[in-house]
Amino acid sequence: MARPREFDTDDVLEKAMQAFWSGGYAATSLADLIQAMGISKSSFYETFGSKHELFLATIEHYGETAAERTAGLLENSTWAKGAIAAVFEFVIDKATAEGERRGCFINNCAVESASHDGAVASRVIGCLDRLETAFENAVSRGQEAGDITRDHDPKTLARFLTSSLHGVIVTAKANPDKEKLNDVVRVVLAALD
Amino acid sequence: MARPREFDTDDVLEKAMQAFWSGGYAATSLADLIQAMGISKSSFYETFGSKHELFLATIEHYGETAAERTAGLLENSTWAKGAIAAVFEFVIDKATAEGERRGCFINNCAVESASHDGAVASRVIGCLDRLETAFENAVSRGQEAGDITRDHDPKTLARFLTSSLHGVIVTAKANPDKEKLNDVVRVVLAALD
DNA sequence: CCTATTATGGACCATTTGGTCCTTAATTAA
DNA sequence: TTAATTAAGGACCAAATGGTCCATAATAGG
Repeated sequence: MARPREFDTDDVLEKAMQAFWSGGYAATSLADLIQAMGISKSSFYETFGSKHELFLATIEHYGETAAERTAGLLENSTWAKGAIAAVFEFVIDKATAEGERRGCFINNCAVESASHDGAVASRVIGCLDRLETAFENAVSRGQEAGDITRDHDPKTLARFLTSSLHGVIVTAKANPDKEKLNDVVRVVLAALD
Repeated sequence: MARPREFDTDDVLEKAMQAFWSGGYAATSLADLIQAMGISKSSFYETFGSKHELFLATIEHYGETAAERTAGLLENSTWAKGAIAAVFEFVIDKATAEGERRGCFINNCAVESASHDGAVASRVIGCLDRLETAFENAVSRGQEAGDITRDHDPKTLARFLTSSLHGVIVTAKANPDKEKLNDVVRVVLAALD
């Protein structure tokens, strides 16, 4: 019935997210975005409306892909406590790897925008609640397996773990010192014993 | 010998820091800055050189004032463990108060700029190391008092506490839910027992 | 094949960006 | 009082900002 799009929406959304992830919202210009996405300005506005709407869409995209992947990892593991440890190890590995250290997209969004942009905040909260739920699920299974302390209930420990993950990510952004990060994670995981 | 300045450098530096604290580096324009600082553009460039140099100066200013104040609180306390708890309580109170929730200036700088701006990173690290040292000092005293576990050495626990503080701050930025934050801090402090 | 519909490229726009520069004002040592 | 020196106001600038618009290209249904 009409000319079809020459690009895949999810595909360019992923590229836009990568651009925001690297540069943050304010510092990523429209020129940066359309170059990263590989589409023209008119296609951009036609498809996404505005820079801000695109930003919101990338956060939702993150929730449907990366956040869901991590949550799945925690929920489908056979050894819950090992899966929790693996998530922290993964974060340390990425944070101390060569090249760009971009931290976590959601973490960046929370710090840069959540407090003065309600639309961002609600989407960020959505992603974080999903992660918290996955942690809670894993903690429950760990407690049943006798692996994880019953000194705190699963929700409390899940909140602690989500917060600790933020802590590790910010610590790594300031200073990607593996020794420091390992120290932190050692205490975090010991708190589960 | 010449016309004296009509403003106090530290005074306008403090105001500039507040502006960056509220808006972040990229999103705070020169117009925003000179308005907040109450000086003219020429005085601005004469005194601070550029937006970027001013930014670095505000981080150093933070280190000499706010960071030093918190460190002193930890180091001059009679009850080390209580002082540690008080720092976390203070952060939660500020994060859940009415009005602007700006988080921690150093935390914001770390997330927005540290990974792609070495000059920012080194100054941020300086502030964080100061805090870590203060925590380490407090932990040592707590261990001597029999208040704090000896399962981990003071440096390890200090790193854990510094990271946990980051975690609480980011968690609060995304969602200033006091219940959640209290859960997190309860586990953090329990890890010291 | 043609027409209705949608995608694309790129010209265009007002505003804002960080930054320079020159003139004028204020101050103090001589 | 004057000369030297520095502060401040604000005009000015090129470049970049987010965003609009229109002419053209491509496609599918009739």
